Amino acid sequence: MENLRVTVDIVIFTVTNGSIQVLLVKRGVPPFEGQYAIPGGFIREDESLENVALRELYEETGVRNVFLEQLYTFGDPKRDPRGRVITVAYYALIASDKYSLVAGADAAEAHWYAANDLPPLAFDHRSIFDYALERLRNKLEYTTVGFQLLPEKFSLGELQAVYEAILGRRLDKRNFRRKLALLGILKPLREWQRTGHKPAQLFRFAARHGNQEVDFDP
Amino acid sequence: MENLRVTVDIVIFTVTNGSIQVLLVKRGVPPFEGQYAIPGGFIREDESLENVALRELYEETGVRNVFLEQLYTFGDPKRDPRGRVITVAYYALIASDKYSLVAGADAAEAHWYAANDLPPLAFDHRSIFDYALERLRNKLEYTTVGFQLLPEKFSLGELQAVYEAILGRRLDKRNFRRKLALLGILKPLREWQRTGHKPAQLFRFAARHGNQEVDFDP
DNA sequence: CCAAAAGTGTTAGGAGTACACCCATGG
DNA sequence: CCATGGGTGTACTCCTAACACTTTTGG
Repeated sequence: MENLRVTVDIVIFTVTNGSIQVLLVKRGVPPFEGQYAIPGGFIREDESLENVALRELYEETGVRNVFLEQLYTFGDPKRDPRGRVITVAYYALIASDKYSLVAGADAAEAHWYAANDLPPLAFDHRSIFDYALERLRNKLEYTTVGFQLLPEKFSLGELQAVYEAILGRRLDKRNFRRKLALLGILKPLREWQRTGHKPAQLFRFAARHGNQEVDFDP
Repeated sequence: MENLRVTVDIVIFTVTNGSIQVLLVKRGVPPFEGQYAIPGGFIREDESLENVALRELYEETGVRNVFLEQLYTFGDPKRDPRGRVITVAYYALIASDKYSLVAGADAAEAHWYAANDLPPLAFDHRSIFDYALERLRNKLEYTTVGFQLLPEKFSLGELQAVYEAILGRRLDKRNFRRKLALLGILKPLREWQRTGHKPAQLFRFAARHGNQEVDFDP
């Protein structure tokens, strides 16, 4: 087929101060000029889809080695007014201490926006975002992706805050901690965090079998 | 990017005689001439991805209105020796009483093969199949997709056989039935199946809210 | 009468949920 | 001394899993 293009778009999540945030760029050209969009780019010859996502991610945030997973492919013929553009959507999780937004990378400024109060998005990016958040919520329940959003050393309170931010509801502290203890994936450190109150013990994530990174990659 | 093409491939499952089967076509042209492959086709202008899948499905099996779900997009630059071909993979479930293979549709014969004894597959189709089966197994546990593989009226024994065929292990009859009763999604009929042994009562699937068809479709 | 599948309850263990108080620190 | 988050145990419910015998039919 002629006139067919393929892009890779990425929903990039982080959690700061108990609030889940998404990286958006302001479009500088039509269509949807001036509106916000999920970062993305066209694929290059001989570049894998995941690589496009990693490249975009690096260009926007300067971050490598993050959790990245393919989400869904959006191919409605009318999703882009310029013509037939299929997008393979990914989502990524980056730890709050790792990113540093790269200014002017794509001639577009990238900024974080609270996921529960997003501005209107270009194209079908709202659908993509909604699906990404849904997927993240589901994955949180039966995998350990949540740890990808934390620094290497963290307190149980910080961990719980990440879960609560993503799920959008409060969790019971005792039940949360018991479940973690049962999973046996936390390594307690001989370090304590001084925060102005009772110091919190720090932990490190210690997965049994390396299933915390890319989930499926044929 | 030039020279980029997008195909839609479909893993089509059915269950017959307690055995899960996949539809394969024998390739008549290089590359991989003479080898087996998952059915698929190039997308047309102004045709949604799902529509391509539905069209292929209809051409191969003469079936419409089946369960169809997008699986994953495979985009490795070397997956097709002819050039850059990205494939959006779908999987479909069709009831054992519905299909009738259409002969010579694509100048290629389509036949069913037992999923646990597939011949070598062309391209990366083995990966696609593996992922489809994994997804189907997972979905079986927390959705009602299994009913898509049965005729409208079925016995509990037939239903259990479908589950066992997909999961690849035996299930406990009493636990299986209790769980179904608890779900409350089966409508018992005043009909019994005569099979040479004690007759089995027939049931009909009666979902509460129509979530048994397409799972996500933005 | 025999082979084959249908049908049917109970018990034990594990996971999830609800719930309240004392502790250690910085200011 | 007080405000703030850290840290801890118990009881109930529900789901899961293990497990065996009787019934009905066709041949």
